[in-house]
Amino acid sequence: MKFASAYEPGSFEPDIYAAWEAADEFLPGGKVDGDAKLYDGNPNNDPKTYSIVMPPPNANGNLHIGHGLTIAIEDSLTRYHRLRGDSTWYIPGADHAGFETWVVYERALEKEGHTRFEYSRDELYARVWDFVQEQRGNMELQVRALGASCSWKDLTFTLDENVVRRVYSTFEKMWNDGMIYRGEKLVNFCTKHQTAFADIEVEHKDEKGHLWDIAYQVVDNERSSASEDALLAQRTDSTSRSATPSSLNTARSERPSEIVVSTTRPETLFGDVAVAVNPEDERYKDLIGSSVKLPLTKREIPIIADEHADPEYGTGAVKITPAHDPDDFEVGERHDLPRIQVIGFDGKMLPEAGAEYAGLTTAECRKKVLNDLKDAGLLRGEKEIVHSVAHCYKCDTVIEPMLKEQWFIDVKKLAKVAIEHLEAGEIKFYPASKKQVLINYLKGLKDWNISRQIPWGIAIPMFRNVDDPTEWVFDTRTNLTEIEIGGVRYVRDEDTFDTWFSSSHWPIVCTNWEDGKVNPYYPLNVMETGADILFAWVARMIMMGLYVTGEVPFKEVYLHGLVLDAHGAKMSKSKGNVINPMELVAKYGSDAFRLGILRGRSAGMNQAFSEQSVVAGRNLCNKLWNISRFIQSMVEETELSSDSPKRSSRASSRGSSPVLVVTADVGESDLASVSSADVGATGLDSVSSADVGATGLDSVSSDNMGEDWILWEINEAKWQIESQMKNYRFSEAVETIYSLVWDKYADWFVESQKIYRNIGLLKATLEAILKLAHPFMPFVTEAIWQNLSWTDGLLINAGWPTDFEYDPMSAENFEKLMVLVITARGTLQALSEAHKGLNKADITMLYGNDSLVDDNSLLIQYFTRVKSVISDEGQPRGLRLALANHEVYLDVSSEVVADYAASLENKILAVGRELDALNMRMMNPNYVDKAPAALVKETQDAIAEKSALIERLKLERDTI
RNA sequence: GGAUCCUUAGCUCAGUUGGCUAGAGCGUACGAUUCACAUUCGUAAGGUCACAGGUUCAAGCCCUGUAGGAUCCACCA
Repeated sequence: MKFASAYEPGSFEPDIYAAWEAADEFLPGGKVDGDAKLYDGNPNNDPKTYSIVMPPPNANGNLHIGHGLTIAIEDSLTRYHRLRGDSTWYIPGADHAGFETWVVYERALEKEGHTRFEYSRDELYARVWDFVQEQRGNMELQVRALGASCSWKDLTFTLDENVVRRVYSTFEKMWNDGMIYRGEKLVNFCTKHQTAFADIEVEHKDEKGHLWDIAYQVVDNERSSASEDALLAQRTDSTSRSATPSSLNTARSERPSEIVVSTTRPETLFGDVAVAVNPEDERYKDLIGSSVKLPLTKREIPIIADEHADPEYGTGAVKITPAHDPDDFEVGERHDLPRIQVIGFDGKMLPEAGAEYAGLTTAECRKKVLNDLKDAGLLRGEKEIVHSVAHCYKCDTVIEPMLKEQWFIDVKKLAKVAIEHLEAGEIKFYPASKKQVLINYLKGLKDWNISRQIPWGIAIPMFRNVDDPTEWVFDTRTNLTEIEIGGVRYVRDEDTFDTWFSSSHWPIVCTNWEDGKVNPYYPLNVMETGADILFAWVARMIMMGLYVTGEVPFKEVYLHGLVLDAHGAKMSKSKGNVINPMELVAKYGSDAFRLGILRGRSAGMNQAFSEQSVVAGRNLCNKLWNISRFIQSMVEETELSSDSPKRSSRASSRGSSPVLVVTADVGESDLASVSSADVGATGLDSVSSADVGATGLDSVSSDNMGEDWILWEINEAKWQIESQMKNYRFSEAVETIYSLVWDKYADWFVESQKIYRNIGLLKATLEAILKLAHPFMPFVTEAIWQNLSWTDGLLINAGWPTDFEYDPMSAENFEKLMVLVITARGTLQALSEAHKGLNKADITMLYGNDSLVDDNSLLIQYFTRVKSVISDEGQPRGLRLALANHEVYLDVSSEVVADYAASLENKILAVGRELDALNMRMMNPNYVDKAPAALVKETQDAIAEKSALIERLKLERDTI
């Protein structure tokens, strides 16, 4: 493989991914024979397992930026654990996305001039299935493009047979446990999509509306009680009416003749069955128990007392419409009132609203009702208000609360068990605060409506007795519309399951959990998903996992926040600020996208994202690419030019500086044994920085302390990344890589290797860095690995680096040298700014009796770009570099130094301020008493150091 | 209305049980550069850590309050 000179991710990413896949690297345990899911559970063969599932993207959709983040996070975790040697299983998925897909399909159907009502449910199901199959593959290609190292042969589709089987088995268990019931309840109904929604799927929006006051005429007492009795008599199914006030017959002549109710929905008045007032409300106390005539109708309805009526709101009297308002529904239940449906599922008024109104839309009806009320002189007021209105999250249609028979799960027990396990701390949350949020949610959880009137989904396995509509049987033969059991005919329920009901089984079905079988991959190590579906999904997976398996489905939960646009606004199609991850991948490469999206992101937070951060990521990839190319070229040069294996000298690219080439032959497969301290032990051929002195070779090689330093830095970075990954601090881990590769490896170590070269160490350190970076930037690191002449195999499974051994004293000395260099650079820059025309290439650096400088004069000269670094021969002159704390001078004229004096004075003042602050601290007896001794000592040392620095600076100033 | 979170450099964000002389990327300014990389190198400027109190030897971090913002939940007849 020829190392291309330019970093062009598009040219290698697809090939790299194909190579991983072809080598079966994504299977748990790497290259294993047979079915990974049938893991034998033999403890002797067990590596540590690590399992994670992908929240299934819509099978026929495209990935959005949130998927990009999810995959960047999950795949980084996956690759990290794979490198660590865990048997790692990242399980991909595809979602049938019941409602989402249905909306798309129905739109396509409409375009062809058809409607859903022309087909049976089974026909529709088959058609959508084909539709999805046609579209499918797109999503999977995009997941691949992002580098997800997931086990494709284990891809789970939410309509797969094993999913349906598992869902049916849970449903049956719940049915047998009495947790499933069929109930007529108010459901959130979208009249456009003709389906009900769970509460959580409804979007509430604040909107301007009106509050109308409508007068209901009180009928006289005799008639009132008579009609009340008549009304009650109609309801043969009622057995209890304890809540009816006992003051039913206490009539008073001075009672008001009307009661004015406040409503935002006058059109529902035909469904009114009562008027409620607060029992404490003095204004209406006497009216409780009497009746009013329902305007525009001939009906009479009672006035009841209920806490629901808020005396402060409107007129304090509220009409009760149980069939069209969730609160009223509950009031109706408390008082055992009938439910009269007046709006149809098509959003139009039913005959129950009266002949004049039937067939009108709710909006038309509202208009007419208001007009008619005005004509009748019953409209008493109109006020503009802002109230929140439920909308369909897909088509924005106003949600109608509708009476409908639906399947419900009684969630009390499920929620209780989940809360117990959560409170016992069995699941760790990132961010931690979400645990309590979830517990609070579960505490108030209402029964779960699992019926959806959409053909695209898992059929509810329930059949109704044709002759006895109250009898239902569970049966999995949902491919049949009608079945016969014991001579009795049953017809299938036409509804399908809420997608969350099946997806709550996700960890169970993805890992192929089976009762009684050892499954080292369940519970999952982590569930990573968006914080926005904590309730809808995470909560339900926990409840279902516990119900089905008795265990929590995952040990940790990492929730990511929303990816906002560059200005912190939510991305939306209407705002036109949507960022397409695939466009960024095409433009900058997959690695750049991953680095960019991980950067500046922490658990649970909604954070901005912009192309800029992807550019920064691309630049890092480019940097690593070029470092590697450079090292490869050095390796090639050395191997070509060194017939003598011991060492060879050659002219450097800069001309005059000698380059010492130290070669250490390193077996690439055995990094553990490679360190500067111990390669020397393998023989004279391999010379390392720490032991060359001992071998008696040319003493110049002992200057190579940059090597000890980089080994130390790599160890540090490795340790940091381990801790950051454990704590899900991806952003920081990326920063660590960034700083290691760029600020440390490239800017100091590789630069220093231009002067003193150690090929074995270059190889070993580059390998370690590629491994550390691989989880975050998999493509470029693998491509480099493939390009390097001395590596073999695939990086993806090359293992995590082990610690290097190094000489700490030597590493520390390199840091001193760095300080010296940085100080010299800063001073040189300041000098040339203060004194125009000064060129640092003309300046000589002089040093006194100082072995650090003496030993490293070539390096210092190279890093600072001064003319030369030579001994002052006992005659120091020029400007002393006080900050460097070494006997080092820049040989410049006194005029130049004078020009520089002002900035020197500023420095003295700044250090003086720091010193004052430290002294203040030490003068405080409480501090000396109470602060930890080590800290006090640190302060004392700092004072000593600053004082000395000030002295040096003053000396520097005074010599001017 | 309830809950949770946020407010740190021009922008986007770190800052892990209080020890800070507050960091990074991008941006800005100045300078460098024939060869691994201008997707480069070097240097620098830039902060009353939202505000007001409190606890502590010590507060960006803990406590109380205020203001602004975000998200979620409930609800508005």
